[in-house]
Amino acid sequence: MSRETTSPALQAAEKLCDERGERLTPIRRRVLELVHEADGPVKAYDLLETLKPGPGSAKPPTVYRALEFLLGLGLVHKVEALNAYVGCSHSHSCGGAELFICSDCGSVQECHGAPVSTQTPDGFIIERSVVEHFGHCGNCRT
Amino acid sequence: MSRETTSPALQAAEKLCDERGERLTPIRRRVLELVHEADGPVKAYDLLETLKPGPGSAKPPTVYRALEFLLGLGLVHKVEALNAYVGCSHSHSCGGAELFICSDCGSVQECHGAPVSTQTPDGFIIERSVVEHFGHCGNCRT
DNA sequence: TTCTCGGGTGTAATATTATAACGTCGCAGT
DNA sequence: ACTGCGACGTTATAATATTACACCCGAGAA
Ligand SMILES: [Zn+2]
Ligand SMILES: [Zn+2]
Ligand SMILES: [Zn+2]
Ligand SMILES: [Zn+2]
Repeated sequence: MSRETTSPALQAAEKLCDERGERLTPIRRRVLELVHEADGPVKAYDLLETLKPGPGSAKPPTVYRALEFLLGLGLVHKVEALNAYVGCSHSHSCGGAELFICSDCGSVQECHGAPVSTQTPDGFIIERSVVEHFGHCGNCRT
Repeated sequence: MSRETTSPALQAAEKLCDERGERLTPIRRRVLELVHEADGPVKAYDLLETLKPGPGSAKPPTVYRALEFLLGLGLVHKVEALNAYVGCSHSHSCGGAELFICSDCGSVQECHGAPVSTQTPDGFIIERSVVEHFGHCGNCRT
């Protein structure tokens, strides 16, 4: 029984889908696994490659649809500045994360509940924030 | 003499290039103008369309090179989440802006000197931050 | 049972965004 | 004149993402 256990991320996803009446189909589950297994932000077309050792299936819409679903549930975040995707590192559904991406090792750390903006323009109502910090993580200091 | 004057943005660009020993060539100037004239974030390929009423010139690298130059000088910002570009609304070179983009009217407001992150992970050194807020501006409130 | 309806998926095509590679031109310094 | 370099022109292609339409299957209604 070397790899029988489901990862915490998968378990959380199951639970969340249950609560919301959504279906964590095999494709969606597989994409979620792949995103979490990656050691950094992962590109849609890399997922696609990994996903298709069967000749018939896995065209772009397949993976984009799965990603869209997972993004909607907050199980995955998109790194806008990289056109890449990371698994949410929180066990619960997380709305809008602040990401710290190491340019050296590619690791991503995630915070939330971030009090991001001090000087919101007068009358502006924020609906969604993209906050991505690029730099060097603690491990990659020279 | 209806439109003889150079815009403040252009004047600032001239000055900045002077200081840095860079050349604000006609193409670069034109792209900067177009980005500033637009009433919101503008796409590279829209610039390209606007730029080529002459049959020969204006291929993608032309506009991307100009944008890269202008981004480097801080005269233009990229809206990562839209793959689009906005003119910097500050007269000086501005390193890293916080953008507020109205989803209704497309207007962009810019702040900087932003004390963005409260909970930087231990040891993480931030080099560049992307901060983009989407929502509804004061004018677009119902 | 049979029908129908909707969500999820398969598939082909295409749209959009961005870069690589290489050649040319003109100018500054020698 | 020769050289080097930065900006640009040109072609091609890579990388990212969406549209459109057909199919299947399972839940519930008839
Ligand atoms: Zn998260
Ligand atoms: Zn690192
Ligand atoms: Zn600015
Ligand atoms: Zn507005």
